[in-house]
Amino acid sequence: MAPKRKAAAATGRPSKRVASGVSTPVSNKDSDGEYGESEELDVDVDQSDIEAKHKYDNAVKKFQPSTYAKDTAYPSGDPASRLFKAKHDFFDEPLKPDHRLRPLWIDRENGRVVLETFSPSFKRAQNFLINIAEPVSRTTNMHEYTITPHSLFAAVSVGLTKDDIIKDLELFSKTKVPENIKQFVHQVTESFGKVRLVLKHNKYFVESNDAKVLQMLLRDEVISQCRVQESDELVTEKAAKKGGLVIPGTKDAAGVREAQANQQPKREDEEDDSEDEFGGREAEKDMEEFLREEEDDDDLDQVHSFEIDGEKIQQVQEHCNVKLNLPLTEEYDFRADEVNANLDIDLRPSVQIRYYQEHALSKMFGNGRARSGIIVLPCGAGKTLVGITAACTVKKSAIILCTSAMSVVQWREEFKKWSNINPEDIAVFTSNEKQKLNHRAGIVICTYSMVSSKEGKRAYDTKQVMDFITGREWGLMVLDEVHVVPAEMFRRVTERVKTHSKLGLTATLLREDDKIKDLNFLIGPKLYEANWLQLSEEGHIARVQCAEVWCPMTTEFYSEYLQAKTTNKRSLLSTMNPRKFQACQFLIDFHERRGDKVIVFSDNVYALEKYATGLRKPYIYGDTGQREREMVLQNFQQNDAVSTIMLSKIGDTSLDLPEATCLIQISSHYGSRRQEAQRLGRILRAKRRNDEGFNAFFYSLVSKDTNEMYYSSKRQAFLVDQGYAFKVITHLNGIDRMPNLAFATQQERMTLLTDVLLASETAAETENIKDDLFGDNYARKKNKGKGGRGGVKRQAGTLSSLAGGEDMAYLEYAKGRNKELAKPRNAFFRKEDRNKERRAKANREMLE
DNA sequence: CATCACGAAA
DNA sequence: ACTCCTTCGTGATG
Repeated sequence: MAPKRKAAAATGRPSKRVASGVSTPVSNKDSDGEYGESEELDVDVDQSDIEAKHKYDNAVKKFQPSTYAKDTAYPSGDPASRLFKAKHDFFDEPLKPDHRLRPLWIDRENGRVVLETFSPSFKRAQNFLINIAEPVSRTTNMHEYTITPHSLFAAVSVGLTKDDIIKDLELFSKTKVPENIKQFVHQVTESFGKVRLVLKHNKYFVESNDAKVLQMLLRDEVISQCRVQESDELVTEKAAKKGGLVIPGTKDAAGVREAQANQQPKREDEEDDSEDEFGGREAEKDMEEFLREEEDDDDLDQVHSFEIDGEKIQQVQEHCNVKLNLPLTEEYDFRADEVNANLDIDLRPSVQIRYYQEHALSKMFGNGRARSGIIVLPCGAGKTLVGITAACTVKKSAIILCTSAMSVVQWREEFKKWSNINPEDIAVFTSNEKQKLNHRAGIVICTYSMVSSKEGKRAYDTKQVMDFITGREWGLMVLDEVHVVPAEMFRRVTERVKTHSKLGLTATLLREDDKIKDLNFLIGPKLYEANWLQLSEEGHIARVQCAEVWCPMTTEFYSEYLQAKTTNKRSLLSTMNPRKFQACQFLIDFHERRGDKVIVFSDNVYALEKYATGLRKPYIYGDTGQREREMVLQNFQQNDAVSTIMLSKIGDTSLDLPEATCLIQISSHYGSRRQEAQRLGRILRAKRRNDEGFNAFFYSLVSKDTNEMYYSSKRQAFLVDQGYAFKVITHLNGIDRMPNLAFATQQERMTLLTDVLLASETAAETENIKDDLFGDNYARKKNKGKGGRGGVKRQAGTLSSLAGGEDMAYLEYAKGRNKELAKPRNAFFRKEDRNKERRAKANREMLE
């Protein structure tokens, strides 16, 4: 322990008393088992340690290349320390004389690139790197990227040439760009992005600037079979230019409107005096420059194409991708499309999109056509608006696919809010609502399952609408939350719906399996990815304090934990750990006093109910009826007396609660990084994010010395890579003095323990029953009879079947609790005002 | 037409 | 390395 303490001190961080009541002894989460019980349990050390990352960051500030590589002061758990342990021959390269101005280190071994964020040319380098490399990790002072074939493909498909790439690599690199990296770029870009799939006048063309490539393709057996033979020659024409296309909601668009109003040409330099309110001016300029360069290139070029059979597109795409390693870029020349009716839609004049949204859209519409691809933005950063703006740019029929019926409705509302579309031109298509379009063009919003579920057993009107969707041509397809839907589903969707362009939207291109790669050729390359940390610094998404709270197991629980055979039982025991319960109680109380709105997440329904009823908080889970859900949510949003709600997995997606400012996790699913990110996303859009000194809070409650520790660190990996620092809290100061602390006596804890054991055994038994003839239905009906209606049904087989009487009692209670909320109270806005100042102050103190 | 049970899928 | 929760669409019911 001693060396680590020293390491923390060496960073020069002053040790401060944390006045908030949350104090954090020195801790290091890598050292798992080494923890001396006595050291962190009761001792209240006035020292905070914000994870290995910060030590690393501080060290980097004063770094010298020579000492950098051999610095071993940092524990192996550092997000980036692995970079410096392996052999690093790029340090042997002579540095360029002005290397201090250049922010890039390039590793010739693996195409890995490290970017210094404190460099003067950081922003430009970052814009460049986002185009050509995959972000691996972006911490405060150091960003890490990898150059992969795929990232290069994405680069080429947004219009960069290999010379651009190598030129800029050389520009930003501290050393000479290694020869093998150059060759790698050459090789890969040689084949990538050269060939495009274009839908023009209702016909599919394979198009390229390089006639030789097309001739090569035509010699291929599979491709030539898919060709529509009219003549042996390629069609050659002048390449399209960007000229004149403006994306709605941008300054350009405003300029054009103005110009039209005044009948005067827009002055080129008029923007110079208008400061960008989002601080992204520089990034924007780079982009404009980049676009201009690209136009120049296009001027010189001609395009060649040959037509292919519309029926065989998938075949051609797959063949080009897998066999020829020559992925087709999909582009839609929507302005030249006279076959499909135009849709009267535009952004409302007052709407201005943010710079990064514009940035993302420039990638999509960079050459005046709509490129298919994926845009990655954090939750709350306005993905919906990006989708809507894309629809407003294309101005053709568009189909929006969502994961749930709820977000379908949300999308419709957003369309009405941001655009001037005639509400009649929006049709919603879900199981309970089947609208039809009256005009030739319109927007259809529906769920994935509606479009992708198997044919056959369909209701009559469902089939009607499906026929409508499959029977026509769409200009744009927006795929919301692309990461949650499996590749197979996309395949079916893209097979059925004929669309000219596809836009995938997501917050995280992350899955625990490897299916995400399929998206690249089913939808397109990643066009843009925003930097979370940058967005939160700029106030577009909330600033978040993340903390992991370590709760020791009580002796009774721990000995049962050690004896437990099934993982199920183990996880239940660690979730139901009384100390964790107390920590949860304390944190809720603490944040409610500060005026925060708190959401507590639990994956385990049994634990959810126990916590919720024990702490007297309303809660929602899968079986909760629709009306009750709305009631609870509405109260959370409007009723000042309800500051905390508890949610199961239901809250992970599709619930939009901008009121929430604090989030507590008591149990979570294994190592799902996506879930963690999504939950964090719940509070990123906090309404009050722009208040002075405002912070959102994200707590993970972890039972010490259990599996939760392992999973928790796995789950955090993503957020740490995005630049979030996790504070480790081992003792909540003041918790001992808290009145009415739950499970304070041995007696209570034992009762809880027997309850938990009973529940886990019952769950196991039900599993067995399930194998029997009675099956799941048996358990369901049994619970049904007892619980009755009101949506407070019991999960099959937990507790309820054995602990009858008690169960009934708290059922009644739970019903009553939620009923109480029915009449919302008013006059709560006043209180919020009073809280504001206090919160800002408390926030400052809370923060180191 | 609002609500519930069922089966499927992930 | 490990299991469940949830959600959706459909059809039945008063």
